[in-house]
Amino acid sequence: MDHTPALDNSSMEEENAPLYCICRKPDINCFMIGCDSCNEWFHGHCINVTEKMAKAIREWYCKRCQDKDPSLEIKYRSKKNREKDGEIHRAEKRSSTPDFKLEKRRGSKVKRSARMCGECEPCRRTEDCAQCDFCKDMKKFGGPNKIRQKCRLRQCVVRARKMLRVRDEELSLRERRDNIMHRRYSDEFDGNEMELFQQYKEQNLMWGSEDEDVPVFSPVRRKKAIKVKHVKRREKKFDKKKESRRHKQKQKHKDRIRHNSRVDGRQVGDLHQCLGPNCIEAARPNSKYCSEDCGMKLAANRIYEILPQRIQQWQQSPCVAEEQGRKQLERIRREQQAARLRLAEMERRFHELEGIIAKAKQQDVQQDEEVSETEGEDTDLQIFCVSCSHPINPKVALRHMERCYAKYESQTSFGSIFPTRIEGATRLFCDVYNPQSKTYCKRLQVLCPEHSRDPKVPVDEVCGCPLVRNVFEESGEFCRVSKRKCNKHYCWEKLRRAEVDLERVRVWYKLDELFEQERNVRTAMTNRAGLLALMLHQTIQHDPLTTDLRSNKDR
DNA sequence: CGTAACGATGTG
DNA sequence: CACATCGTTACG
Repeated sequence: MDHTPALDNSSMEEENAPLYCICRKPDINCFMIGCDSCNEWFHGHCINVTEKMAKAIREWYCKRCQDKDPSLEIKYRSKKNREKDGEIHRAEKRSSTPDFKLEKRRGSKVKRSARMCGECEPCRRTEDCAQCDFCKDMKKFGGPNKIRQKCRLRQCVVRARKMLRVRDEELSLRERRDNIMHRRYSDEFDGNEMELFQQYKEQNLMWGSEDEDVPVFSPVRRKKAIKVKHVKRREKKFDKKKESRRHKQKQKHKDRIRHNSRVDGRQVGDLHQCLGPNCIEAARPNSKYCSEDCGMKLAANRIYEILPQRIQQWQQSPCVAEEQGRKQLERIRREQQAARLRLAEMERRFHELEGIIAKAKQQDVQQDEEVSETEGEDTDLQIFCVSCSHPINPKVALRHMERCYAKYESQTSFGSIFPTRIEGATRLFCDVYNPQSKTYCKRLQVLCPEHSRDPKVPVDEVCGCPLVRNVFEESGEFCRVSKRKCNKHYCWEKLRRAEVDLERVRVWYKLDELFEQERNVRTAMTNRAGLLALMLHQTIQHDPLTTDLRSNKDR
């Protein structure tokens, strides 16, 4: 472990790296060109071919092959194509490893790219699973197309980003196996990881790797992995930020290893002294202490040491939050008071309304002239029902719309899994239990068409709606048309009750909200400056001479 | 650090 | 041109 990883790496390369070119030297991350006959690779500078020149070359043959077979001719791209083919170049450059060219010549059907090795099962797969999150995102599976990623089952096990690969437990097992076989091409193994791996191999110690699979590398494989990366990155601008980040990671890895090695080297990893006060025993395995007792003793000491000082610090300045809390509580109490008053008022109106309704029922039906009065008006006005949109006679519009609405409304459910529990409140929510959805109906009881039907009106019942002058002033008189015939005040009791009940519900909500607020404020106040809080935080009086401006302003 | 989102780019 | 999917970025 004493020699540096860099040295390690290069020395190893010299011994095992594959040799190329006429010079029989390894790839030194310079531009290289491959012979389209023998597939051997050549350093550009050894054969005087620059990268720029190579761009114009379509087929290239080395000297030896050309000598052997004089019919082999280096072929160039036409000038016209060269401009157009810019992208083709890039694609070729990216994948111009010896392997890729071989692959191409063999006519492999599966394409290879930066994110596809072309060999693994996912790469060969052509159908989307339609099950994974990525498939579900696709338009063809009715998704919103927001994620836009390939099917999880089609994510290359070697080159796809790890986060995109299949998550399923069973498949991940298979993935791990595949990974071991194919990891060789991964561009995620750059030089740094390489040297770490080398160290790992030599030391046979494992660091906390992000991936638990152990890649099987031969030096040759590694060489290829680097080359892929090199060629790919060449056209990119040098990214300082990334570079420095990678450097940091490298440093971190190194540190970790140094640490590990030290611990392992001395074989003291599991033999600590107990941290308990004055204790000279050895700590239990996976613990800092020899016993529970020692741990508690140390904790108690810590509290005795720190707490008094913290309390003193805390008391040095007035607590603004405490003051604000008190004000909030006052406000909440005021609002609660107001809400209770309002509730009482609503209950009063509730009873008042029932009284009015009862009184109205006692009225007699006035048979004759009312009918003729209403007939005269509204002749050619046409109205459409808001629910069914059918044209309806204005005279019966109210009645129709009320019934039509009830018809549709009764077809849907509106509930919660909790029954209503409001103490002392009568007739608020419907609360009929629906065993199918296991919910309690949360419509107002008076207007839930799903669970209650309007009662059948007896022939002799009077409408009884209180009549008004100028919309609001009650005249003290009641509509005395037969309830069955009155189109003007259809279901007036129901609507008036609903009006009152709705307001009552609102007040209850308000009270509930205020109660919640009060509880929150109180918890905050009781927890403030508790033992845990004092131990975890401290209040620093930065300048003790300056008075606290906030508390002054508040007072 | 993982995830969601989305512009960019490749492909048929 | 539509679609597939990749790379980057903001965000929590």
